[in-house]
Amino acid sequence: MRIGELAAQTGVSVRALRYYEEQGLLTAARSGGGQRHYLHGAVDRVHLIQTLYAAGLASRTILDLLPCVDANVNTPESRAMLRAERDRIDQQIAQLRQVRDRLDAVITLSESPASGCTRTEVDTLVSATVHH
Amino acid sequence: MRIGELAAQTGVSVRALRYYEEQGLLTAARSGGGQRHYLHGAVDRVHLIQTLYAAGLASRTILDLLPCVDANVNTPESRAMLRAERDRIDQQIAQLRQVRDRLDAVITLSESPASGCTRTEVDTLVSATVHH
DNA sequence: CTAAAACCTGACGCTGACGTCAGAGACAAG
DNA sequence: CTTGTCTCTGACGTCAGCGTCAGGTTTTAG
Repeated sequence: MRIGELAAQTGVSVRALRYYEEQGLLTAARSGGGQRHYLHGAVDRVHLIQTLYAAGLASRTILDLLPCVDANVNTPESRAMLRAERDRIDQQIAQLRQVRDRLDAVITLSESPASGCTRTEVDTLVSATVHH
Repeated sequence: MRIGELAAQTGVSVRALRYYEEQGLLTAARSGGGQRHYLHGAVDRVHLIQTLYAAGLASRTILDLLPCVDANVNTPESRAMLRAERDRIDQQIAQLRQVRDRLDAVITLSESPASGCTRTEVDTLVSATVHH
């Protein structure tokens, strides 16, 4: 499978795939002329990388995590890193929930059938900002 | 309250505060000499902005949302935007949970007292990648 | 009144994850 | 063998959210 087809099957750009390789996240065999050839499993690999990127992880972090996920690396350091990353994500989730709940409150107010959206009610909401 | 004190009280840099103003997220009165002066409520305002930034919202999105949150804007369009943004955040939370659960699984495996971390078990995990 | 501290407006720098263009080689089809 | 499509390696462009430096003004402390 060459790079164009992998791009088509995963939905990411050719440029992105080359970038992943440059970052050490994805490897490819080369044909005589220097063209990249991927195994079928590369599709899942790319999806995994995309999922991690979507969760806000940086290339470097993904590079550190991948060996633990698929190469069976299991040292005290790797375990610590995994836990640290998980905790970071937990915090991020908490942050997002906070914002979502604020938005929900505003939505509920703005949809209240009485349209009873008084200044006071809104001010209360606004000053209810939770400080980290 | 001048910009330095606001920065100190909120923990964000002076540069960031000027940037928020440039983006239309924060307004300030000006003294004769052109210096910014903030009301006490600006502290909460900045915290709100920071919370929204931390949730991954872009300046433009925040600029669109703020009037709905504090200026009592309530049109069909504004409600739709609020719901859209909330749904986007819900999806982001789901994404993050997915990644966290994957990490948790790897952590659990690597910590299993039997250290029974065989190739087969790991491969199973890897191929369990969930596609968007 | 003066010196120090804080503030002002540009404007360029930085980082990450690619987009995009240039110029040249690789490869399947006819 | 040629044409068209795909791919290759640089290398520069982009965008957001600031950091940082320059050169000048305002405010405050003494």
